[in-house]
Amino acid sequence: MDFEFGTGVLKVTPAHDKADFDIGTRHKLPLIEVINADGTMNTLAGGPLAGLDRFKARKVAVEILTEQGVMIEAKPYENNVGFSQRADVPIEPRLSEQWFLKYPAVPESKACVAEGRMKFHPDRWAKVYDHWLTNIQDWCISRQLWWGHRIPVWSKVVVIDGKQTDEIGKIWDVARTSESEGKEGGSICLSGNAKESTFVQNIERADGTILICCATESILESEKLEKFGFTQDPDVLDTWFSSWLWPFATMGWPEQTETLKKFYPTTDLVTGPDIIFFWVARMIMAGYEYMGDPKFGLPDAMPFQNVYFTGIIRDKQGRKMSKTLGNSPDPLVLIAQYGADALRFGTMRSAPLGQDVLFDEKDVELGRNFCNKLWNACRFRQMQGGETETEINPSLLTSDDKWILVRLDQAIKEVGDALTTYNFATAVQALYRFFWSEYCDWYMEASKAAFFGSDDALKANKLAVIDFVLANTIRLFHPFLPFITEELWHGMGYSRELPENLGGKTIMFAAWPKPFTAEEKDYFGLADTADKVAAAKYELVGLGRNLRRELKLDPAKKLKFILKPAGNLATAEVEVLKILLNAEAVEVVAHNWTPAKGTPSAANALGEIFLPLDGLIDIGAEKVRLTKDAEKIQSEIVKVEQKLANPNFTSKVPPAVLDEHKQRLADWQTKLAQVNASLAALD
RNA sequence: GGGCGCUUGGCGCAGUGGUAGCGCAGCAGCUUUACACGCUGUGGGUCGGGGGUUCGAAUCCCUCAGCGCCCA
Repeated sequence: MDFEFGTGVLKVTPAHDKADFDIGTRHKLPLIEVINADGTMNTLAGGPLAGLDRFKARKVAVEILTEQGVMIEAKPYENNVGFSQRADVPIEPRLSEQWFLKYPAVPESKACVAEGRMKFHPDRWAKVYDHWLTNIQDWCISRQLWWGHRIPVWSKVVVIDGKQTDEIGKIWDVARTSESEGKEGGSICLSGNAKESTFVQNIERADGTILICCATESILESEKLEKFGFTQDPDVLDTWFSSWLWPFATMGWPEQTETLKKFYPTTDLVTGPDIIFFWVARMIMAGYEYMGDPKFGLPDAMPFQNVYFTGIIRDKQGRKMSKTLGNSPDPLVLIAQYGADALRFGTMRSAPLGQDVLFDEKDVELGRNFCNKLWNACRFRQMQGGETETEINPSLLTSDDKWILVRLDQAIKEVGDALTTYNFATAVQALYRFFWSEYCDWYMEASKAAFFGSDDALKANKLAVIDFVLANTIRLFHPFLPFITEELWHGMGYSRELPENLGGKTIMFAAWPKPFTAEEKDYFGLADTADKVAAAKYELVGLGRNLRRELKLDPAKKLKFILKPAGNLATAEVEVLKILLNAEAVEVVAHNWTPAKGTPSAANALGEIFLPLDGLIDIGAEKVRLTKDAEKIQSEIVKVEQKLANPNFTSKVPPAVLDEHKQRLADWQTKLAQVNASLAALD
């Protein structure tokens, strides 16, 4: 109650407002209903208002107040009025009789999440869950709909004079006797069939009459009840009233079936946080209530161990998908257009943990493009022919092979970590990066050097590596791209040698990829720095491509590059550089070779690369480029130097961070020296 | 009224104390024999405002603002 609001006077209408009803209950106020079911006012509303429609009545009430001279002011303000979705009219709360269910097993249900036996992902929802269970109110299970499961309760109002000997008297007496023994009600068999029964409760009403309520699942029993003048409740059950039984009713409950034994409790429930109360909490309570029966022999009757809450898919404006709004895309149309894998992959990729997803068809398109990429990369492998999945010969592994094996190992780890923490989008993103930006962009392009060359042993070994990487990659992708990976699994021949139950029949049974063991790393020669040579090579390729571009040379023209390696470099490495640079040739020169004046160049740890152009180039533009590079590097150097010059920094920082900064400074200084050398060569 | 979440380049997001990243879109160019559903390169952000802690803050704390959701 805000005394500043309006006149500061509070009206209380317990029959027409939920908050007022609570006040009325606390203070034992009478419940006076003034609105009829059709929205007109009744006589209790007062003489002039009786019979008027509610909207008209409000206006008349203002007139009456004005006539009486007590009207001070009328001004508009914003108020939350509930609207009926079906009829689109304001809702007026009225009194009605409904069935409520007292929730079972609330303490157990709270405890299993609070104590961490059941985990929510993301776990902040555990707080929401706990808060709701703490303030839980009885569940209204009546729904005023004409379809659905009718509430199986028959009732009759009776006046008991103490001498009832008829059937109704017997029914009443069963309930009375049980209730006098402290039970909630009693059971009676009306049909004569011993397997059938009816549960009975007596409810005393304010006017002294008694409402006898009978609940039964039996048709025979209900027929008897109706014969005795009992009528079935007109309402149907809330739909969630059957849903909360889902974790066990789907598996043969109440019988202890083999399926139930094996799969209850399940590992994971996947659902949306918007139904955490409607469904999740109720399933947990039902689990404890119904599966807690000793006959099931469960140490903990909770229905699942983990609950993963997906983001809710919304439209681009952030609105929930709704039938009424019609803003939901038709998945079947999307699938026809882009493919089922594309829809799944694209959506998962853009669905971070705990965040809603703004649906954008662009994501699905990206999924389709990815499927296309995967398919074509496999096609490239097929076009190279050769035997499928032969043994890898570690002594023939090139720097590129080791690089991709290290990347694969990394991807397997990242995907595994992401999945165990329920970060599905992270898993997809890691796979996307690995396959597209690492495998396709670098490794596959580099492998062309071997395939277009004439070293058969190298070619065969390259195929073995590719098969190894692809067979792992396809399995990693399978949860996100089930259809295309199944097709490729068989089409690429990776299922051929496997037993039926280990991938021979379906990729679903294939072993999930594991990171390399120390022995495997050793076998392949994958020391911590095994990927350094290839990485430097790719960096040098980038520098070489830049030279070409900065000098505005025709991208289609094959150019001759000159390479002065920093150390020894195998011919195969040079061949890879040639392919990646789209070069006509890469000529390797000795350490003491010096370029003609004005030859553009770039360098890194692997060596120095030159683009001899016989005076065709724009030296001015090249100088501008290199000067810009140098300035950028210089500014980085200044940043690091300033940090290192700060005694507060050097004395307080952990040694690892200090070393990292020193290394960074050295790296930048090396780069600067290389750029300055290139610059000097132009003069 | 209570609770939860969000605010990072045009858009969607990642990044929880140590060099601001990704995808899309944009721009420039390319029919390079897996893929134009593609390839190469490139511009673009004082991380919502303010204050504090720290050698150091997108990240931790306080505060303000805006947006969204749930409960009442």
